[in-house]
Amino acid sequence: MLIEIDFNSDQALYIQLRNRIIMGIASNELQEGDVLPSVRQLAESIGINMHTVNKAYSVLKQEGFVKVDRRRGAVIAIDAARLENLEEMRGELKVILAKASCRNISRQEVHALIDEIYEGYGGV
Amino acid sequence: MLIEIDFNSDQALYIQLRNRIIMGIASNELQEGDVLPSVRQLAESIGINMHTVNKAYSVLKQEGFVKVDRRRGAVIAIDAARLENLEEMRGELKVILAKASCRNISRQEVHALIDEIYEGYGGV
DNA sequence: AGTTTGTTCTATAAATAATATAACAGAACA
DNA sequence: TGTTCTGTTATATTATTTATAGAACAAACT
Repeated sequence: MLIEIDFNSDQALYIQLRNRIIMGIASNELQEGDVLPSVRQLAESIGINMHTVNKAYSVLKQEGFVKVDRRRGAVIAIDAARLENLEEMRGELKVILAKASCRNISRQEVHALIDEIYEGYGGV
Repeated sequence: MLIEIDFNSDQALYIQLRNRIIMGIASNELQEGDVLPSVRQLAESIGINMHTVNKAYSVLKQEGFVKVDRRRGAVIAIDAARLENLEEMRGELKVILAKASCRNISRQEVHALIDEIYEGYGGV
């Protein structure tokens, strides 16, 4: 999977990395059981520090997207049974939709955008 | 309008403040022309520093949610003509929906959540 | 035996966030 | 006119976060 990092972004590198991997899982570029590059490999190929990648992997582990196998490294393993999810998502959507509403972006437009994005994620 | 701040949140205080005000506008608690408390007043009532409130107001000004009148202070004035909006929203939604998709939250559930939230924002 | 894995520790530099104190010009008001 | 309030600006300090670096560890694979 191709991982691009924007060094001019105001987002932390490890957050960008985490986001890319989560989106990779959603879009099926990464599947259950797939092995992520080692922290050293990925750091090398992107051109950032090992510890930055390690932090991204740690966050992904804590959020339930990967498990770490001593022998194989970081493996995609999704813990779908996370109850906080809906509430967490509600909080994030509240802000985004508030901005949309202020800017006269209609509910229909948002629904269309949702469908378009979900299309790229399996489509369920 | 009631503004609550979570001091235990990992979100910066000025971001929380900004978010609350944007949500206040979306939910019509704040309307075009309404005057926000002065930076000193609001800081006092919340129990934070004046500069933190000032930063929130500055961000809101730059994002096109308030204008600052020398005499009256910060006034709600929405600049709806911001073209970056949809693209900005797409980027944010991509991550949120990726997480949702990974956790088997269906497109229908997301649509329902959108409707529920939009309900509180005028409903258009 | 040697390599690679994630992990941990210590350390440093830069950026960000929050606080504090002070001062300024413009406007409102008595 | 003098006082008060407005956002704004400047300087400074502290704490936290982010990213880097080098070193070392046990576990597992070749």
